[in-house]
Amino acid sequence: MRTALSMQGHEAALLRLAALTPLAPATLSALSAAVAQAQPVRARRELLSEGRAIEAPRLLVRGWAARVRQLPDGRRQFLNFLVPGDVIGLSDVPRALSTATVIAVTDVMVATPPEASDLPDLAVAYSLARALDEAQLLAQIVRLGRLNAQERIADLLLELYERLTQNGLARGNAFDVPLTQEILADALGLTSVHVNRMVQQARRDGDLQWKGGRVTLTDPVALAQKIGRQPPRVQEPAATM
Amino acid sequence: MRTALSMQGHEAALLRLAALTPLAPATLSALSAAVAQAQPVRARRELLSEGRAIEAPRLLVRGWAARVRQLPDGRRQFLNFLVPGDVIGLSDVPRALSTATVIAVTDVMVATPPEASDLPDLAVAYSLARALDEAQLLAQIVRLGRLNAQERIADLLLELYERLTQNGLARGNAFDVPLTQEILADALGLTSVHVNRMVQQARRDGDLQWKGGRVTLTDPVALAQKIGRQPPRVQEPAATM
DNA sequence: CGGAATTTTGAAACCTTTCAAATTGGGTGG
DNA sequence: CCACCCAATTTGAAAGGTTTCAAAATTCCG
Repeated sequence: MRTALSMQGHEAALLRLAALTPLAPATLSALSAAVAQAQPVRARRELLSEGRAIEAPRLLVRGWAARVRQLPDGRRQFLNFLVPGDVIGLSDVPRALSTATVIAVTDVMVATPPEASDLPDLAVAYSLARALDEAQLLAQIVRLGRLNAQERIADLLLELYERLTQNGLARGNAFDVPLTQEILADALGLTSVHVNRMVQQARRDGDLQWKGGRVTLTDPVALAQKIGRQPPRVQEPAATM
Repeated sequence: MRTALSMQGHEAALLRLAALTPLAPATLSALSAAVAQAQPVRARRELLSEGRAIEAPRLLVRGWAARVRQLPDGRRQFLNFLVPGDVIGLSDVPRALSTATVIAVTDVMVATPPEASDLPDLAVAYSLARALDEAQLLAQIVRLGRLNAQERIADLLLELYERLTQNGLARGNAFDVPLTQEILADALGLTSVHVNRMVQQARRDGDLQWKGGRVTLTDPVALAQKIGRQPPRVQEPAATM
């Protein structure tokens, strides 16, 4: 019998997938079984390598990961961050190659999720996960292309806040963000120096607190309004008969 | 009987899809039949609206389109460009909503492509199309996040060159680019003024010619090398035998 | 041919980067 | 529990790339 603590750590991934679409008991138990087999991977290790074959999808159970691309001259760009409940390497292409490297940002736990072939509800969940992932990529493009430094930071934090809230990893308006300002800079197309200055300004503006890897948004709704952010919607709610 | 000219216009889309994966004669004729029914849509019209339901996928047969997002304050960001052979609104999410607006950049012809359910090869083609589309989004993120203005322009033009070459719309190193510098700016996260200056510089550097909507790359290979570009690969080549 | 859209030019302002160096924070060993 | 070290954050000043605001020149199209 697992402890309450380890249960909680694993719950996030299940919570997230179940939030996407209603899951049958059989599906949930298949997922639980998979999650129970999760393996640890150290921070900085690669979970997937750009240009290499994608073996099987992995479910991120605990910790943070990220998709990254490295340029020949050393510049790097984080494409998006992955949090518990996110699935890595979902692809229906035969002999698919990874189009980006996925690295563990923190120590993580990853599991091999069940095949969706016999679980229609899980297939839907995977579809939705992919669609949301794509929507987040579009949001990232807009961030980099049309938002200034302050807006980029606020917008990304809001996205993370929304995602972590969904899987129960935010408490109130606070959540852990295990990212250095340098990683943040490489995600936001800025330098770490400038990220630092802009985070300080956000603090001065009273928009947030950020200490020891934990962020508290003063007023997420007001902040979203301030920068004109709207959360992604990929599916019409089911008709209520 | 169609004229050679109109044939050529329609061939691009078929050529592109067939380039993704080998297509059976039955699939090709289903596609041809669909393409023959293509409907015209005027430039600037929306083919898909952000937040609205996706009815059915559309195959872009002729002309250019683009995915766009508009910010509340009027700023806009082009997410990617669509050329003949690209499929719009591929999604396996039930009751899917569009996550971006798709507009016709030029006058276009769009068709309703065949369902993939009975044509396994077409299903593979669609998968590959989606995977390539995603790879292009990742490339766009890197462009905006880590390339400077000159590199962004060169990189995007190279991507378009590669794509148009694939479907037979490039002749030699030249191809039509029906984009104003303002649209280009909104795709590259720049201002049209700066795009203008940087295009002029690229001309002075001898990297390209650009007159009347037609671009000629002096030396695509050298240019790709110069900016460290590598084309996306989403699939391992099939084993020989 | 005329008018609108697009491209081009100039100068100044602005946001972000660069380059160092100082400071703080967290983790480890004594 | 303190000393020490490395990573991460913070600060300053100057340089740089990009934007802004106008206005002129050019091209496109009916």
